[in-house]
Parts: sequence; C-alpha cells; structure tokens
Amino acid sequence: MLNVLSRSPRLPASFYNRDPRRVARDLLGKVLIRREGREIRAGRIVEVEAYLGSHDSAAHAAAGLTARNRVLFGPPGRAYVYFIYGNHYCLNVSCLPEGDAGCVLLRALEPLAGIPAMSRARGLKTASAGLNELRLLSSGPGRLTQALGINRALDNGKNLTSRDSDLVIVDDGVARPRFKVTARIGIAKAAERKLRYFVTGNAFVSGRRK
DNA sequence: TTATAGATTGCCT
DNA sequence: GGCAATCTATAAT
Repeated sequence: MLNVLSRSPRLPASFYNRDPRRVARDLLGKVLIRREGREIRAGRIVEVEAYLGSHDSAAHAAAGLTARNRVLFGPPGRAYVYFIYGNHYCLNVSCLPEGDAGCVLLRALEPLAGIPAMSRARGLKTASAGLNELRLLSSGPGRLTQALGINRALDNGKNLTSRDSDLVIVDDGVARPRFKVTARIGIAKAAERKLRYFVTGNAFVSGRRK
C-alpha cells in the first residue's frame, strides 16, 4: 500500500485550473497524503463540496479578497485552511487561475495508511480496525484535518502540486467511482445549490448519505 | 471597540 | 434529535 501510494503521481496544477464543480467530481477516488519523513498518513477522498466565486453567497470568496481568503484568489492547487466554530480546521483546494476564486472542500476520507497515527491525532483510545472506529477518524471536514495534522499555521497556502510538499493529492489509478450530487451541508446561504459530491454507498461519507 | 455568525463535533436527553 | 463549546474574521457601532 505504502509503495503504491508513494509511486503514484501527484495531481498537476492543470488538474485544479478548472471549474470547481469539475475538480470536485474528479477528486472523488483520489488520495490525500500527509508525509512525515518515511511515514505517511493517507485516505481516499469520498466526499467533497464545490464553492464558487463571487456569485456563490455561501463561499468565503463572495465578500471579495480579505486577509483570510486570499489563497482562494491565488494560483490553483493550493491549500486553503480556515478555522471554524472555535474548534475545527477545514481543508480546501484552490481552483481556477490566479485572480479567480473557487475551491473544493474535502469533507471525508476513507483511511488507507497511517491509521495508528491518525487515531492518536484524533485522541481515540483504540486503534482497532472496526468500522465504527475507522469512521471516527476522517468522516467529516474537521475530523480529517485533525487526523492528518492539518492546521492553518502549518498548511494554509501550501502548494499541493509541488514535489517537496508534505501534503499532496495523488492518483493511484483507481477509476473514479460512481457518485451522487446533493445540497451542501451546514450552510444557510445558497443552501439550495447542489454542489456536494459523494461516492455512492461509501461508508465513510459524513452526514446524510441518501 | 463591540457584536455576531459560522463550510463542526461530541455529549446529553 | 437538541445544543453547548470555543474563537476569530468580519460587520456594525
């Protein structure tokens, strides 16, 4: 597993230099990897949401360029990490060329590697392989960042397409899975827009899985 | 300077 | 299913 993932190619900047809705769909089935020397923590992306630019009132970019959201207006393929509800970090990837905002929020991963390290980072007692324990690792946007040790000071603005980055998304050759599209979770504005994408039938998808 | 809402989670009933 | 915890970016005063 580790060898397969280590050999897998990173997604290039051109992958992210597109409409966030297209990027969101195509990220399903790809693998997010945190490298720590020879060790890695990794999970397959099974749930995402697209956030658009100024015409999407739910997006942080809707208010225009600010100190917090400047990464969204930068080049594609960068990590946009923000702190929310006084407790949680959320990880997004910037899309579209410099000057155009837009991103994809990563909402859930299926754990693949580094599970004991993820379990420790999440403060869970057991590293057991039961499905319930595994779901607690990275099913949810705040959970997956905690599991991979992602925070704003460390990772905001990081180039996910760079060779020497310790945070990357790779394509390990698994075909894009079937997916469903629904409204986004936890937002009040533009709540009717169908911009959430998740893998059909996957147990690691957070929230409602209809 | 003060107020408020928020792309969540986990614990309680 | 309900709701408190916890803090910061941004809006309002």
